[in-house]
Amino acid sequence: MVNSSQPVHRTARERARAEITGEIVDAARRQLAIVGAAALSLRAVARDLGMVSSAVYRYVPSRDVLLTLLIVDAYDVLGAEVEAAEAAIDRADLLGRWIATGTAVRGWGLAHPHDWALIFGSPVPGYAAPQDTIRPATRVPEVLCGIFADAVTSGRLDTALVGDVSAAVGRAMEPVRTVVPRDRVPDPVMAGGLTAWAGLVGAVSFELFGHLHNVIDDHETFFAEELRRLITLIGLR
Amino acid sequence: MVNSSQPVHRTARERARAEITGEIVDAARRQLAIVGAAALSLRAVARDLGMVSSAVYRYVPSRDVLLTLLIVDAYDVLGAEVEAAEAAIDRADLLGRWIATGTAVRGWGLAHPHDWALIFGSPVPGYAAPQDTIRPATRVPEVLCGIFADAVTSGRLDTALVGDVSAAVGRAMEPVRTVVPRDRVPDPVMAGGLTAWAGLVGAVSFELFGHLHNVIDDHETFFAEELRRLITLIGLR
DNA sequence: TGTACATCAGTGAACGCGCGTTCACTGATGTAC
DNA sequence: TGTACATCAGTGAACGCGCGTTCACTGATGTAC
Repeated sequence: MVNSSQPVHRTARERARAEITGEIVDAARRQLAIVGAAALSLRAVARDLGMVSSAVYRYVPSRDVLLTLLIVDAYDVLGAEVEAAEAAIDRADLLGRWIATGTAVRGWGLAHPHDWALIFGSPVPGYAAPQDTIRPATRVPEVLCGIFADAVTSGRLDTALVGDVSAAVGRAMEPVRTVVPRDRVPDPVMAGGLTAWAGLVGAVSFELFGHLHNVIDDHETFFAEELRRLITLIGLR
Repeated sequence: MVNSSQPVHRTARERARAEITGEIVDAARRQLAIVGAAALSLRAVARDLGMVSSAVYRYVPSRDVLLTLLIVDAYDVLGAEVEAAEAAIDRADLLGRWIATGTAVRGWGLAHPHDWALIFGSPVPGYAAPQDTIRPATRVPEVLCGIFADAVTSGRLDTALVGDVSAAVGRAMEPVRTVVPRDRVPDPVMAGGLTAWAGLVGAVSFELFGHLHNVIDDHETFFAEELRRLITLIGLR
């Protein structure tokens, strides 16, 4: 459990309730790490806590809600780690901030492969992500946009490296503009940045899902180089 | 079923056997498209074919083997489509060949999202991919290496765009060198090509797994541009 | 501070379900002579 | 070509399992007066 932004609980009952809900989520994460999201079961979680399976329903109304809690939790842990890693770098060191971000993303993925699969892998069959999931999911992209925006104002982007973007592509990115306006991250940088972000996730997924077997052995070295290559997509070297 | 390279079957029994095995795989693919890999069940496949569940065991010794058949089949269909799309382009049109490849990859993914999830998404829990899976998995990368190799010999790669690659990264790619030697695809192109391939898969996964919700609406336009951007990673424009 | 009642946590049994896999069996199809 | 036997496909019942969820219940904890 990560949400330290919750209000302090007054009564003992409310405190106990929050604590046990937290224990349930923790146990569910342990389960997740063993069997994966598709096989995650309420009964196994209950067993893990020494509860009877029906007792869990006092805290979590259904398996789907438990999955949602796990997803939100995963996004929040990832987001917090990435934010911390990126914040530790000198603001002027744009490349360093990107590398710190990417490295933190991969580090979290390696440490929690099932959480990674949960949020970046195949959707869990029969599960539809509710609204609660959206905000935590934007934490890492938000960090990236901060870097991109600073890169733009720094004037250090090699625009010749990137080239311009057609009007149609500009229009295709309309939805994201309600969150990140054009004057913060202009079209060509946004386009390149999205591709870099997809490339970053793709690279880590390749590694975690076994697609680099018999291809790469020293993943860490290769990934570091990959990060440098990917960020040229926004014109940063 | 795709393997047209199988020998012609002599006896009627052998023919029937092959045919029914094919029907089982087809039914399994239909199931896959509905419920996803994790929930795929032998019993549902049998039901779909009007067989009794135990009869399936005459043809497929276990659920895991059925999954393997599906994976191999998916890789083969994808590989065949991509090979055909790429082969239709003028050999000298390197950018066109890359775009045809990428577009075919995405097209297949859109048409078969569960097959996509099966091979590029989260590993199926409790399932370990056997050897049979390896060769079909290399068909698309093999097409890409063909493009990369031709790009190198064409002399049209902008090496300044890519830069060199450290000795450590060269060493990290040692495993793949047993398949694609350095004089066919040199280190910097191989490194950039792998990142482009990861980026391509990442981009399609983003789209299919819902990570572009509220970000991009015209996926086709955006993806086309993304392909052009990604291939600059090997120095091609 | 003490009692009466309401709220809530946790129990244990049960429902109905679907799963993978095994097994003894029956007929039908092939093969050897 | 015709018979005797071996092989194989498909049946139906069963095993043991785990799942999500509901429900009536018991005690313990909180609240109002």
